[in-house]
Amino acid sequence: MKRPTITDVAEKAGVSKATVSAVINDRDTVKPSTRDHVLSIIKTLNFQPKGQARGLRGRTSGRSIGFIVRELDNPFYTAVAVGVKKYANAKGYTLFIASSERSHGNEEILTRQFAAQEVKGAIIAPVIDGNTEIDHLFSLKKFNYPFVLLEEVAGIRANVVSVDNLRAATEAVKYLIECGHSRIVHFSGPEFASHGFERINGFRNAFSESQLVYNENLIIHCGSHFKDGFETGLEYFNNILPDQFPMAVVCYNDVVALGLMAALRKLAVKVPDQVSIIGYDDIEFARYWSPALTTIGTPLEELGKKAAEILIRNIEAKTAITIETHALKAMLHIRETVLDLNK
Amino acid sequence: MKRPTITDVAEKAGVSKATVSAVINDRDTVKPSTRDHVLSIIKTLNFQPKGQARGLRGRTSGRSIGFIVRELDNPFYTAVAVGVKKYANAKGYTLFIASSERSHGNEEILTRQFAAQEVKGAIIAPVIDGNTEIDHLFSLKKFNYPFVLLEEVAGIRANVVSVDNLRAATEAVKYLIECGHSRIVHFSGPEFASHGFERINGFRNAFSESQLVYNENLIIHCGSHFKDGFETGLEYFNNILPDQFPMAVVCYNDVVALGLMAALRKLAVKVPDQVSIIGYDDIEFARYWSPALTTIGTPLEELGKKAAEILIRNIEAKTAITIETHALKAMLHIRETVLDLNK
DNA sequence: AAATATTTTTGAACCGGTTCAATATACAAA
DNA sequence: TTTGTATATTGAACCGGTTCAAAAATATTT
Repeated sequence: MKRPTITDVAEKAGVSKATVSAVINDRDTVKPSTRDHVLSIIKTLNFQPKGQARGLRGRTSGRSIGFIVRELDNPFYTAVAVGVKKYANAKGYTLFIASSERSHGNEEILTRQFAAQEVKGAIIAPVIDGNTEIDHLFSLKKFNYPFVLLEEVAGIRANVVSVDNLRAATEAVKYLIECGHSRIVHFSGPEFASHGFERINGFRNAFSESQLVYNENLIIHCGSHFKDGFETGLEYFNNILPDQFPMAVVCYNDVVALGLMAALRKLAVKVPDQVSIIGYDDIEFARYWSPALTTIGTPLEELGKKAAEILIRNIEAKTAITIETHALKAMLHIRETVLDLNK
Repeated sequence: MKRPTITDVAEKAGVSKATVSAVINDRDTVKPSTRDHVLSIIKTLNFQPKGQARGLRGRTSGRSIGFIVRELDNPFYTAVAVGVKKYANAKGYTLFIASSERSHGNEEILTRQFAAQEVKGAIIAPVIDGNTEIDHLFSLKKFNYPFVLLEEVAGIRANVVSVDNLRAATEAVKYLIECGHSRIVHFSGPEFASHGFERINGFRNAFSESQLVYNENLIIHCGSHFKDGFETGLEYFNNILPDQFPMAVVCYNDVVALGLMAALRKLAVKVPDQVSIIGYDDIEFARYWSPALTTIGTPLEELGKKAAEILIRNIEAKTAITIETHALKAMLHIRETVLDLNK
């Protein structure tokens, strides 16, 4: 038995479709007795008006935009989302968030669902791994569905708002060098994603611009969670040869940095006296931790705001408009986890 | 000038609607030359097929559910969302998250948007403050829109999945008493929301079941963020009279507890030697902090899973089914922030 | 009781797409 | 040239609601 329609209700109640519609929409032209009767039929039939058909005619359906994140429990995205939401709400749009959980398939389904509904446009943190799948993005372009990427995707020209990770990572390492550090390593994050990759490259960059010698062993493959920093840190510092003991660690993000610091505390290695540490993101915990974490602050809310701004400009444009690319600047927040050897 | 429709495209391209539709849907029955021509018209007209009409006929629109949280940047909700998502995905539903930002108005708009689209049902963390507004919830009930609340709302009978905060808070205090503590205070969270209120009540409860004397001054109004714990902690412990110095603090949640610990470290007050602390939620940081936080663990993922389970059961039910209420048990995780005076 | 005003209800067109049987066109074989 | 077949295109019905002018039912006035 299929889902009941307004016609079913009308027939069973012995009234016209128009009357049922009036009841549904709380029109006050309906006689109370008819109203109650129709309502009771609605209940027994378990009728549920189908939104799609409703929106077809009549009132402009509510304006909304979507945001596809890569994972739900990552504070990075929620911070960006806050920025998106603020801007969107100010412009009269509501925001729907969905997560691809790092799956191309999900990303495609979600973009399709957004596009198919009354969601007017989407901000996408694209899944990037070994095999690129960008058909769905092309398909969005084909039908002029407005979208903004939070990371460059090879092979597709689209609006992009991102952070200048390369420059930021380079500067972090330079700062360490200025402070007199020489044996510097990097606890790296996901290497396929461009932000992870850029940070590694920035790390390498700084070496080539200095007199330090780069070497693959200076990249320690870690991950992106607290646990990763903790466990990798424990293992790395437990097995490191005394003559290879690093003077400083640049971490993929703050959470990893905090995890690493927890591990070092357990190993009784003092920060910053024995090892200096730099994080990335400037999450709330970073400044309250003891010692307060020196970290590269990415303007997450700004990022979201900018993306929303471009998206909505595209949604409201009558004609096709030029594609925009923005790379926001990240800034080093100097706190207490880097030792200055010049002093 | 209004948004172009498929008819506009068809006319301008000199073909029928059916052909345009075929192009849109990548049907391989279209001659490449027509295809390209239509596509070019689509581009110049900036045509965007309207999903609502598409879903009306043909393929069943994708299954999805919604989750309305109270705030985006609260790890509590993202943890619950992870549980919701896992269950939903396993059942073939995608999840959309939206935030009411603690506004009744937004909550109403969002429920309406969910209901009006092809989102089959919603899990709602209801906004609860002084003035109750539940018209939209009634409206959902009226049209049999399936939904599950994450907190009891006075005046409405609906599916509810929540945590037994009262019992948990009571047990936390009892544990402190067993450990020999007597002067115990509570850093409280939002008092209108039932979970905040229940924790306060649980705190009070434990007193009445013991020989301790309850007193309004034992409740310190704090908040729910790290910053709140830090600042309230700083102020409170700075101004407290020596004879009123508490032996233990039960915090509204973990983040507040960590903030408080950061403040105490700054004041050189030792935890747990001078003050014992209990948190609430068991977030990831709790177990890695030093000292590791003793806290009441709420099964957040479980909570989400249970809510999703009930929701989907309701969505897939052919006829009206009974309303369910569940209160999940929270558990005390004993770590290092409570001093046992019996030892 | 008739005329008029008001409240309710309805029929039919409409929204913007999809679908598919039927038709038109192109292309190869007889 | 005619016939057969594969390929392209289309007309018209349809999806499940909304809308509104017009008709029907009630209520009020004269």
